[in-house]
Amino acid sequence: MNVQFRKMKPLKSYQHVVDEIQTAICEGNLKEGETLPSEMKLKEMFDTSRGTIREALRVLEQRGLVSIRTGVNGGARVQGASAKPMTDSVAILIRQQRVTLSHLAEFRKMMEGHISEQAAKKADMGDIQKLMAILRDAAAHIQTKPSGWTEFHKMDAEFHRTLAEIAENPLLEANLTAVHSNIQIYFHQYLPWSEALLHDNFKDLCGIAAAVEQRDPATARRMAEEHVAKFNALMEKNLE
Amino acid sequence: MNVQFRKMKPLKSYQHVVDEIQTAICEGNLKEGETLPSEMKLKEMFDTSRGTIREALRVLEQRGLVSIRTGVNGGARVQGASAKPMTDSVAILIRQQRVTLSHLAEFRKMMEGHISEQAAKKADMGDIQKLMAILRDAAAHIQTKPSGWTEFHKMDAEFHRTLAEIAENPLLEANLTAVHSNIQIYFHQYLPWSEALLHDNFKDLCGIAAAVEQRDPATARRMAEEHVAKFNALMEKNLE
DNA sequence: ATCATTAAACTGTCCTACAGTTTGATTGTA
DNA sequence: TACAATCAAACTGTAGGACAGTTTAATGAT
Repeated sequence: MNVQFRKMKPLKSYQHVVDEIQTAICEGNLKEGETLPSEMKLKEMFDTSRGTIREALRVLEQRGLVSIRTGVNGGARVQGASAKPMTDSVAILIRQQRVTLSHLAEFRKMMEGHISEQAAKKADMGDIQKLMAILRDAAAHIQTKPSGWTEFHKMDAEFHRTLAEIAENPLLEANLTAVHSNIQIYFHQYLPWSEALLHDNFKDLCGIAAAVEQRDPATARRMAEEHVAKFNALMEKNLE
Repeated sequence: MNVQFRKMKPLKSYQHVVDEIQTAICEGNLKEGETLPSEMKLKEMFDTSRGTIREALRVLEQRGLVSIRTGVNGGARVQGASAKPMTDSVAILIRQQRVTLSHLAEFRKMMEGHISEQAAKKADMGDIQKLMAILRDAAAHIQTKPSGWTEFHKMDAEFHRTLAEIAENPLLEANLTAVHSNIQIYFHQYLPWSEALLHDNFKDLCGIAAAVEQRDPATARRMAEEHVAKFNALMEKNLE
């Protein structure tokens, strides 16, 4: 006996529907943006009941593979890459209090360091111009009025996401997005945002971008790690 | 206008049920292992239809918060921490061919390096004894007959998981589990397993354990990274 | 032309009924 | 008494029908 047999269990029919559609999406037979047939038609195609189809669609929706809209021309639209399921699972770990801010920050520091290092190794002219464009955009939103701050934070997130894109690892990109979305709540709650802090943040980004531009992986990593560590220390201080 | 208002959309009722139960689980009002009321009772408690309850349960099941069994005394049991949703989302990225073996390996190398480093900093006597016990167990399964190899691989995974546990970051632990489960298919398919390779693997683990025991974070990190890199190189070679 | 109205195509919810699955109790048998 | 087979009960899984709610696009009035 070198093999382990799996217990023979008749597949639940909604699971069959899930598998079938998920495969079609992953193989590319259903492309991003395309709309699946209506529940009525699917019900006939799979020869099941509408309830079964709906349970299957709920599962696919949870997995971020489709998004469902009501009304005419509504239905299940195929979604492209989505970090949603990952973001959700991290969120649950946090709500269960298994994962704390320190855990998030440690994980983020590790990733941002690695990403910046890789980006410094792989970035081409176009990539660097993208980064610079984001920085210019961000600079425009540093102002005394808090009304522009939200925009700045968006640019900040975009900068980090672009670095991950340059590092060319979608797995890192998805995880970074998940961590960012979840850490954001803490950002707004525990950081004493001011024009000065915005400037500080901006300067850090410029430093990382410069290191990437000069193809200096070690510096890029160090600066990214320090950036994350600095802001986390600030938060931990205000957390008490 | 400093705030962004969200569009007023009446919450779908299955979503309400999901939120309610998820909150109860996360707050600890529903404890691990506990069984939720039957669909009939839930239907009455929430004053909805059974279909709605079932859609909600499908969502909770997808999120790894409950597992559902049929038959008497069946129903939805509250699950403890589960890396399932994370494993699933990684699996989807792979099936969509957005994430390759190289991506997985890079991510794994980063994590294993970091984890071993942290473990070397944080391990106490008990932790080190745990590691040694696993290694002893693993050694017993290195044999010429391939029948014991499956056991060895289990021990190998357990060793890495324990390191993550020692590093005290559940987020890293969950991600490592997700990557491991997904990379395993490649392991069996593209690695030329033999007694010699098993020994090689085993020796790497011993090296990491020794570095952790001697509280040598730098060495622990280096050895873990080399270990992952070595086996990945082997796979990449056989992938062509 | 532009705006309000309406019809159509969908998803969301509720109901009822019955089939399939698992467990624990009950009954029959050595 | 022990133990196996049988059965009933408590569940989830599936089917089908009805109607309410939502969104888009065509239609019509001004």
